[in-house]
Amino acid sequence: MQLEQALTILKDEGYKYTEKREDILNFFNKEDGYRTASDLLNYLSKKYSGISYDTIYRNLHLFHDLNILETTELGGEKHFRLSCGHDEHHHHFICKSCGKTKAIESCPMNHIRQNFDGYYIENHKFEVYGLCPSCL
Amino acid sequence: MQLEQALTILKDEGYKYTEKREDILNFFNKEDGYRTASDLLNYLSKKYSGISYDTIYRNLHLFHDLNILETTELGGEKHFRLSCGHDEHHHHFICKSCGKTKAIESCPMNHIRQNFDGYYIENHKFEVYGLCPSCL
DNA sequence: TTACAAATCGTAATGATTACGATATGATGA
DNA sequence: TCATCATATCGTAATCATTACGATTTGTAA
Repeated sequence: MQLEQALTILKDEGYKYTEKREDILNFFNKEDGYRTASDLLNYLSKKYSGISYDTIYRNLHLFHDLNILETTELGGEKHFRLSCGHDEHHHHFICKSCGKTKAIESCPMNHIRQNFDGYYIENHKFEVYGLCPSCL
Repeated sequence: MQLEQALTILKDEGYKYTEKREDILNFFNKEDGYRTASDLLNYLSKKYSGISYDTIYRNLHLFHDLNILETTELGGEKHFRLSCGHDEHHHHFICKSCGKTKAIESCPMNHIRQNFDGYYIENHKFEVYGLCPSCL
């Protein structure tokens, strides 16, 4: 996802443009992988010494609600990354060292032979973990 | 997994037999689904009024290390269930309401067309979430 | 420029988990 | 059976991520 695109979404939805929000988006754009709230806090603290948890978490949740950020849970901590912007549903390989991802195009739900008659299927999670070439 | 089998593992590995440990195993046997540490704490508190967090978490981790319990992370909280005892690698449907599971025999790793040359693949997670027939 | 809703700050509360010294208790051998 | 000792448990505090909220600041639109 492009940064302009994200800022346009914010504007269109009636949210204010703030420098912090731009910095948050720049952070995720630069980092290009899954990052935690405290990663973001550390980054923003350099520029804004007294930044509040409220600002961090409120904006992370907002960006997630607006589909600007994707989220997953790794090791008990929520992680965020810029939405891939793929139109098609997909999954990710995630590097345990640097958090960077690689898209997996095929979805396991297409290969399930199990019978789920009588069940309501809401969603699913498929993630592959390991080390990317640069971290190896 | 049978309870006797679990108690045998404990004994063989040189751990002590205690009533609390038996109660913990009975709890997971009875519940038959993913449960949290606080579910277990609530259960054990009925019988042991002053039970310690230390006891809960130490035993959950021990049982997990001994492959007596399987674990997954749901909604930011670790959940535990008795190991299925399936010899074959498999995955689970998990009911969001009652925590009960249904095995999924096929593994998505067998259907991936992606090229992971240069990557080290360590593990993966595939879980399907929804509601089971009794909870619908 | 003003007014107001939205955004942020500062800080405390919450909830899950971990930590640890003190005490109690299974298991083993005499 | 009893003594011993390592293991298990207790009681409680600390830690870490996250949420909450009243007070203050700041974009934005009129």
